[in-house]
Amino acid sequence: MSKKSQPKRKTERSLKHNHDACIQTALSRAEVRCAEEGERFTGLRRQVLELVWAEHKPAKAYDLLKKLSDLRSGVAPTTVYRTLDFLQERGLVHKIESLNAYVGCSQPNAEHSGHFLICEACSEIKEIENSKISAWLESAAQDEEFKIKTETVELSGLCIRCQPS
Amino acid sequence: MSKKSQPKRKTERSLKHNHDACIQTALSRAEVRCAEEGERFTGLRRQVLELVWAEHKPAKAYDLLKKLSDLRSGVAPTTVYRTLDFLQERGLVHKIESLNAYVGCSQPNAEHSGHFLICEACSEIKEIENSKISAWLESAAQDEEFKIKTETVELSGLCIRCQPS
DNA sequence: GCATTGATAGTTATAATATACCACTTCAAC
DNA sequence: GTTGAAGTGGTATATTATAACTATCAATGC
Repeated sequence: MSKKSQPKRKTERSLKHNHDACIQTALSRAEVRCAEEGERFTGLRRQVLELVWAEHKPAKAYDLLKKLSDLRSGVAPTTVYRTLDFLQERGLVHKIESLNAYVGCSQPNAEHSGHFLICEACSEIKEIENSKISAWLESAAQDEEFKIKTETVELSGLCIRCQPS
Repeated sequence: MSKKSQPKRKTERSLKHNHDACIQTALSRAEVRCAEEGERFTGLRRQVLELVWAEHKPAKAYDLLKKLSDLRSGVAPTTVYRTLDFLQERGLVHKIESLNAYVGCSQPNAEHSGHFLICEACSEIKEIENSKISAWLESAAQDEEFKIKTETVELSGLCIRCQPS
């Protein structure tokens, strides 16, 4: 599809960005991350990550299982959870605790916990990269002399597109 | 137990405060909250809340079920979940999403979401009453024009007593 | 009092989420 | 090619949560 043939005004699709590119970027980054850590980015791991990234919405383990079953044989819950655990440990996906679901991470990094905005209306999840948040939480924890290891920050509500005007 | 008979130096027990009083306060507040809202604080609801408050540690639904079964008959998962839902809606307990467990709330109030410090070593949970946290998170969400409805903030790590010296 | 009615609680069944455990396969280092 | 560790397959089961229906209770109006 040439650029010329595209209308100037933004369609809903173009507002939503080029998601194929989004997935490809995530897969490339995952490859790099795994290589860095001397881990193998196998076919199974690639397929699961690709399914998680299919949308910017939380993916449930058993839904991934169903989709994965269409791609290969011998898929059991274990397969999915084991692979999700692997991806989580490398910071390639995050678990959304309040939904028991998983989303891809675009800043793969084993260290960070991730902070999320979750739209209750359209289910879209946005990971916010606000370095101040961790600093704020650290300072609040410091008041109690508490040493944070992992942060679960999940803010549910309405994204800009789903707010009544 | 008279004050005179107590040793001056703090024992582990006294460091941990008078937990019976803690529970009684919670139950009284619950009574008031329910009265305010025209809800009945029934025997079942009192028993469940009391069990949740037994420790400052997360209570799992099925553990509550077992304990509740010792107190009354006809207890099924539904019984526990329905009652926890009731208590949650009135802000009397909070669910800890990252643990699938429940803790009592000492500031009963249907509106607030609660922010928690969770010790990975001793399991104790502390709800932090830091009004700045919500303000911070609101401001971070505002950057994305996101309207927060509920906040899940669960900080896992080590409490002061469990940190290596 | 007592009938009505909505809230509360009991009962049974099942859905959804997650882990344990063992066997077989693959891959890479030697 | 052997070997050992990592990865995957396969079966079973544990844990967490909800659905749907029935029975009971308790407040209200009559």
